Amino acid sequence: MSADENILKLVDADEAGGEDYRLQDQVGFILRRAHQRHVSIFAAHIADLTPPQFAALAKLRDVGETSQNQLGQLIAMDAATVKGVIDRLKARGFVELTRHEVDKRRLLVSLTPEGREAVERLIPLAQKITEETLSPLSAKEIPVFMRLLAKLA
Amino acid sequence: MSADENILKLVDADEAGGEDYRLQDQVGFILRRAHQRHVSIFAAHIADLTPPQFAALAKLRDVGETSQNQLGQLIAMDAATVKGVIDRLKARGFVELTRHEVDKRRLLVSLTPEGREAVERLIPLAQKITEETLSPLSAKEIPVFMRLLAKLA
DNA sequence: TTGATATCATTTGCGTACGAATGAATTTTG
DNA sequence: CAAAATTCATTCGTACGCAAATGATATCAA
Repeated sequence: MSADENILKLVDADEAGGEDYRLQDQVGFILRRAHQRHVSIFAAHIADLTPPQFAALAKLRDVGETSQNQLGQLIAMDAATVKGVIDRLKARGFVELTRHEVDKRRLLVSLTPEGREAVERLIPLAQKITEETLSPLSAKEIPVFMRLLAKLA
Repeated sequence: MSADENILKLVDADEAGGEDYRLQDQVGFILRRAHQRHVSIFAAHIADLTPPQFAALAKLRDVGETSQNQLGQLIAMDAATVKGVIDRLKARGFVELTRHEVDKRRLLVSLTPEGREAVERLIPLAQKITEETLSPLSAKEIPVFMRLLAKLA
């Protein structure tokens, strides 16, 4: 390397103690990559549904009919995002929407028989997805990681 | 609860051993929420730049001029995503683009003086963001978590 | 009861994120 | 060398994710 290149490299990043920030070591960056990896594993097992769509179906299976808003809180999605997800599930015939009789603001969401059949069928695959996502960790590490991750979320 | 409601609840989710899948306990779901929380903390500290945009600037500071493609690999973004991010940084005057002299397919990205100034100024805030994101964990838990998260990503 | 507030849903706009298709330029290989 | 394969960048289409604005309905309070 020439002296000039050396100078350039110094100017690049090593100015006055700035070199102690490494992007690859920041939680946010790694969290984003871990999430990307999970989504990719998910898609490999369940091609015709996204993780948020599956989350909506799985939660509806747990709680039964709820308002769109309420469902959003249960699966950590804001109102605008939930609407899109539910619209697409409705278009596929997995959920149906009805107005709340008393409170006419509320839009009730519930599983159709097809929707219920789909979740039940997909749950075993979802378990595989969880397993594969955690597979870089040993059996002992998994509960430790899950506990700390839950604290963070 | 009436007997009828009881029956409905059974039909809802507890049919034939299906009750052992809890969405809120799945890595993917918690990973998504942890990521959401981080993005929100980021936005509270750095309002005028997104995490991906900052990642691009921080990486350019590390490696100097690179091709758009190469940069994408370094910050874990596919070509289509990187293009959008770089376009917006260019519109803000933080990066500039030039064609590679020899290999005319490549588009070289580099920081402008304004871009460099911005990263240097933001790095201390980024460190605060990392700190705040990890704040639910104790000092002892942090390295454990980071090690396991890195294995997962 | 009515006027202020709050809640539910929708819409718009912006920014990731990625698969798939396309075209230009380069490299490989027969 | 020339054809085939690869690489880089761009574009299109779809799907989150969220802030902000809007409208309808419901609740609260004076």
